[in-house]
Amino acid sequence: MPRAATTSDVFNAIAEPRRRAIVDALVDGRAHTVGEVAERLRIPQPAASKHLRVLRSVGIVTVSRRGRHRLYRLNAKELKPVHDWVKTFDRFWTHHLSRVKERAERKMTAR
Amino acid sequence: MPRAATTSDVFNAIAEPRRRAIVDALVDGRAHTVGEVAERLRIPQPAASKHLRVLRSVGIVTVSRRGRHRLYRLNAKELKPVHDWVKTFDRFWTHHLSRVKERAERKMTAR
DNA sequence: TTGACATATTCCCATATCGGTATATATAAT
DNA sequence: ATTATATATACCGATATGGGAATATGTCAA
Repeated sequence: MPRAATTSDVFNAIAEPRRRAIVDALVDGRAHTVGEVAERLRIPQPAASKHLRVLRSVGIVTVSRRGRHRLYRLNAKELKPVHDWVKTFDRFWTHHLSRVKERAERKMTAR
Repeated sequence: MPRAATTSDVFNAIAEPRRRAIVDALVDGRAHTVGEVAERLRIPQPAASKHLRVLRSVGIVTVSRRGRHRLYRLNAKELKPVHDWVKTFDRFWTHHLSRVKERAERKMTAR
């Protein structure tokens, strides 16, 4: 069986580079139309719609209507699980720990 | 065309839950055999081998041989790009939101 | 050498995924 | 009402994916 659906798993949803680009494009916190996103990423409108749909299905973006436009907004809180997971490894590239502390941490996580 | 290959993109490699579980299992920094990983995740040996191969191809794990065993070790540095990317959004949940923004967000997610 | 053990690889199958194109839906404008 | 605009959806084709089962490879032990 394939992996968990992109439409239900945040990690999977952001595995697609264009979707990360969309998230990046929405980081200003403002609402953006599908057309704006499509133009910004230089992808056809249906592609933008589809990617936005995936992001919406996992809650990373929210939609509202205004006239014939759909306004998409970033809902970055949904990325927290990703942050939480990857943060458990940041000590591997952060060198602020003394050697003693390092060993202690290793011991702790070794359980 | 499908998304970028799991074997070349870190985001994609960790989009698979079992592979994240493997990474979690290796966080103690010690070397683990394929058999240990397979047993820990309760998956067949070939599955463990295959997932480890993917993780290896993107550099998240490294291998060494000892006797008839292969020792896999976490190389967590390769997760830094993920951390760096998602960190650009952490202000959305670590910063205290103003009351106005909070209301706005509640409204949006209430839809 | 033979046999046991550890791991990797191959083959097959079912399915999800993405891009493209065409079309449907909805709303605004004339 | 008709037309233009904005977005979503449906369909299709090519391909990657992950699981299972069988097998290959490699290494140690007797």
